[in-house]
Amino acid sequence: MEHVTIKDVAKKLNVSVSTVSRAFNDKYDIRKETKDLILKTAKEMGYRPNPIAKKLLQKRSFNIGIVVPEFVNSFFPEVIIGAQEVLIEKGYQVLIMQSDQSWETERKNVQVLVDNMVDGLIISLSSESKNSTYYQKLITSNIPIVFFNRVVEEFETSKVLFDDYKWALFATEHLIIQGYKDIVHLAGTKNLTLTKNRMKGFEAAHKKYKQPVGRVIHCGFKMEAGEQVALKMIEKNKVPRAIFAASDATAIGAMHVFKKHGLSIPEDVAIVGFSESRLAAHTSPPITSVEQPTNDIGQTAAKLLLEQIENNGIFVPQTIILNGRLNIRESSINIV
Amino acid sequence: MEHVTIKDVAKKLNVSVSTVSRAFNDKYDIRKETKDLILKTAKEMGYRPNPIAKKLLQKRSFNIGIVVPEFVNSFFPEVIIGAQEVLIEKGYQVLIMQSDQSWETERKNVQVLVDNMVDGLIISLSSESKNSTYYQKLITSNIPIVFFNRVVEEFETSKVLFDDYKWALFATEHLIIQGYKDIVHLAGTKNLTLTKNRMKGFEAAHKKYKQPVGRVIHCGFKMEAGEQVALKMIEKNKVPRAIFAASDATAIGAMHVFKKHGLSIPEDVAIVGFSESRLAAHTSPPITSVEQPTNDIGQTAAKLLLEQIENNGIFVPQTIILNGRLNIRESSINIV
DNA sequence: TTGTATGCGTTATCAT
DNA sequence: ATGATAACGCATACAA
Repeated sequence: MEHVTIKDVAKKLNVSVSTVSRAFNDKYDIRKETKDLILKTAKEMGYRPNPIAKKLLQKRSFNIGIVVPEFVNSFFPEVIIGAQEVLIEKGYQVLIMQSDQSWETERKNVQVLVDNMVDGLIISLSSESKNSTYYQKLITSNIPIVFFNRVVEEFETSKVLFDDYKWALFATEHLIIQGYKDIVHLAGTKNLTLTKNRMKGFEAAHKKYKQPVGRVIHCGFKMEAGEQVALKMIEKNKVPRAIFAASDATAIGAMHVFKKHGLSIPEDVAIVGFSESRLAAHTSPPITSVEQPTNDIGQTAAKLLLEQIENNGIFVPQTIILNGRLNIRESSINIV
Repeated sequence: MEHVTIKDVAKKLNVSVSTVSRAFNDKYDIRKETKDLILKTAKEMGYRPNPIAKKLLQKRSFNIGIVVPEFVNSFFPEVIIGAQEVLIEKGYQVLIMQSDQSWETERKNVQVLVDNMVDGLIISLSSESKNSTYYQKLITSNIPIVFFNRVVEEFETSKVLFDDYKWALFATEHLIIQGYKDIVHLAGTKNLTLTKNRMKGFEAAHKKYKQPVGRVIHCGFKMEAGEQVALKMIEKNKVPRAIFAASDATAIGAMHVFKKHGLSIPEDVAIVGFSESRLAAHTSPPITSVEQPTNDIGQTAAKLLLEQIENNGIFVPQTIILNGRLNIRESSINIV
């Protein structure tokens, strides 16, 4: 029951292994009839070229590795699907690994993929600081990498980004225009650039309208965190008039707790979320939220990567910033 | 900038490649000093044994492949994380692929993993019928596979399952006991065994209490489907007193539409979901839902797989059925 | 304890 | 158009 190899096929047909190999690789001269015969009997015998051997020889696998910090929320899965769409189209297969938010795991994951000789990598970082010398080495060793979402500015690679500053500004502006004064920002994990940019946007909106800048509370991206923060606000009797959350999950969590304690959305607390987890539209009331083009992020990252792979070394690192959308829904509309 | 190989290290130290190899593989006799020296300089030179070459030789990769039909909902990601926990512990790395609900993609995915010489596979099927001869071949060729969640009974492999019948029965029973009469079941994708089992449980509960069996509507697992069904019910003025949905997503979708049209949950329509998407507890009102032990499913599948891998061929296929829980929340409690 | 030589399954170069 | 053979990087049986 062992694997059928090129030799078995060659022996069976009394030809050399090179002939069989040629039958499977169009680029060489081979008589049509022999080729057909070989292909036919190879199929009968259940022969499939062993990609491991091929990799060893050619250092090329037609596999692409994607590494993400987590995938319990739908953001990363959606990006991955986008990437997969263009990669599969071009004959590449996609190997996915998730780092469980840990930079040690992330590093191991990346190394496994490199060891497996993927032709390129698409990565969103678990931590922007911890692996950076490791990545620097990888980048100078010329393996194609495209970063997205969570990146390190300094890396000389292509990147796909979202304008967190702009959209945080828009989202906050929307709340201000609706007439809300006491706005609190539930910010994401502290050391991420995207968190800082969303905070800056939050701030800028206030300044634009000459308002005192609202409080910022760091609570990460999890639903439970949103719940805890809301609970604390209620206990301390410090419930703000409006909340701009850095993720839909925290927004939903907070909203849930507020409602449980008898507060109405948006009559008592207005809420705006971020990242559009496909859920925002389905809560009650539906939550206003910044939508990121997840699928497009994946597709763009994949295209940039393929460009680099195909131009084999000669390429200019590009940073593409994609556009989003503010979906305005009931949770933030000032009915008064 | 090319890869450092065993030869480079050997040359540098004026030893043979086999000595270097031995230094990296404990099982052979080698003088402690030479070993230490080799390991040290190898590290300095940035040498890492090439796993591709190793695979070619040993047909063993310490990689495990996991293939799931989708991962936008949190069910499969949570299972994967569970599996990963035990696999990484044992020194295995996990390669993930998602089939996008398509059996063609699934087949390609599995083949890529097999080609990459994974030591074993953990699979949840996209379709229970389409690839079955393919899998039969794979199974008889002795590659360790564990199926979970969506399986084919006949396959002679280990399986990890959930007792869908039992828990659908419990969930329906709960609604009946609460006094609800006109109960509709939003069933999942038609050709899946788990769908059939949940339907049977739904039926059995009615029979147990000598009630006429409620309607069954097939609508898959997506939130949008739940919304559409609910909308149709409202339009046709056929809104039931209670709904037992085969997924939390459809339950949430339906609930959202009902509420939008002025119906109260559970006063007008009671709702019970299935699969506990970590969301059920955070909607308003929170949704009663059958919780599957996702993490445990993953862990168990991984353990069964490792058992089989380590016992190299000699093993008895086991089917493990894990227990769930019915989380009763506001959406189904009869307040009257 | 260490070195030599072979093979894992391919592709590519050089003959024929 | 086809065959022989050398690599790819490594582990191991055998020799020294």
